[in-house]
Amino acid sequence: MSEQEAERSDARHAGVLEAAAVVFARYGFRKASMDEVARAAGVSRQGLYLQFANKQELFRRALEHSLNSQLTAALAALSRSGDGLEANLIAACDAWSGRFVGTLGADATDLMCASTSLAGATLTRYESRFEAAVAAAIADSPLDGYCAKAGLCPKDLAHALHATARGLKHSSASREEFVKGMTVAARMFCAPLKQRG
Amino acid sequence: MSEQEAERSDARHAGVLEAAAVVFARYGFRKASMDEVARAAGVSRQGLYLQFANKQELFRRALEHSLNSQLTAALAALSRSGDGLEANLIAACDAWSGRFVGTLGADATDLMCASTSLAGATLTRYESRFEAAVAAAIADSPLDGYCAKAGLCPKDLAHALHATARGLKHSSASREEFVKGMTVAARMFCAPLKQRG
DNA sequence: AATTGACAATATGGCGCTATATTGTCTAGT
DNA sequence: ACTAGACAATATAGCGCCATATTGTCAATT
Repeated sequence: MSEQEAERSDARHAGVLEAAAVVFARYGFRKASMDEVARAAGVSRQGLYLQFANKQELFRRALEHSLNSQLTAALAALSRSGDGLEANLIAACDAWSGRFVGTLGADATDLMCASTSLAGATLTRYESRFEAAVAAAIADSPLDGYCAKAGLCPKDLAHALHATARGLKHSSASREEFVKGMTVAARMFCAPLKQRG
Repeated sequence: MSEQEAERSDARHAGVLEAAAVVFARYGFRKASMDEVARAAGVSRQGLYLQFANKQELFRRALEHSLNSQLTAALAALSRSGDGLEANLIAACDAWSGRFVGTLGADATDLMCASTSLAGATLTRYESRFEAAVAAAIADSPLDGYCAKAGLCPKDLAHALHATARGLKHSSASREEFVKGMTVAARMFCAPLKQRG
């Protein structure tokens, strides 16, 4: 199936995939039952098997749908003109990493394990895409000039910012806390833009 | 036992505690046997019980010794004059978070669980001390002026930098990669210092 | 297209049991 | 002050077994 077909198919199953994502996020892969997902999605359990071959397939699709949604939102945030780079970076990191902050249960390790084992390549591919988009946004901004002067490339900045988002995701208890931390990092990263003005 | 007595006692048992730390880091708390620790430390298994009441006590002491050592090294790096704030921040984060990057085995979750369960208070106390020290170093530097102008306080910067170190610790495969990432973050955080000159 | 009820195949968790490994504590020795 | 050897108490890993839960598939139905 082509990527476009997959996107159309995802659009059809969007509601189910989003419901599945929250159930998987809360219970992990193993402890989340198809019955739970079906109830959360408002369909019958057999309805799931009409749309997805099996549980692993459903998980893969739900994960990819969520990643796609997060990446799309991050891209939109980055291409927003008028708010400035700093605000865009904060919004992008929030869209990418902040969605499930605080909602992860005790089975977070099971989730990570299942994700890397069932869709590890997809996961790293989306992460690369996110960092590349952030790098492109930085390269398109006046900050690019400072990068070169400091002996860095936009990709380095994107990687560091992504690491900050990762760290905050693990240490923050709430999404507000996460955004607050990202704001500090983004503001410092964008500091060179405000000093010459 | 007073804190000074504890430090003197730690100095006496330093070799054993350091050996224990690497064994625990590699095998986790449960899978690391007293026999393994004894062999690594070059003492008999019974020698351990002469110095420490039980396995939990040994683990707590090894953890606290490691934390104390990392914090001490970080403080030394921060108070180093002549290299500049940026280099000091990198060295401090490396001393604090970088020591065990790449050496963690598959039982890292067991380690974290045991650490928080057996010495959670100590752990967070040392983390707070690290962030406070970083914040103090920033407050003592010209960067403090920019903080105020940007509506931030040094503690915010320290927290964000710590988050970056956390994230890099999890995503970096080697210590070099970790230091490289920290270098980018520290350079951007210290950018305001270099623009006005 | 989706739901329902039913179904076999399979996965999972609990329980008792055994074998082994490890802990924690002796005593004796250097 | 530490080691060596031995020891009971305890923890852990494995196994088979059973009860249960869940998966994946079916025919019948709306």
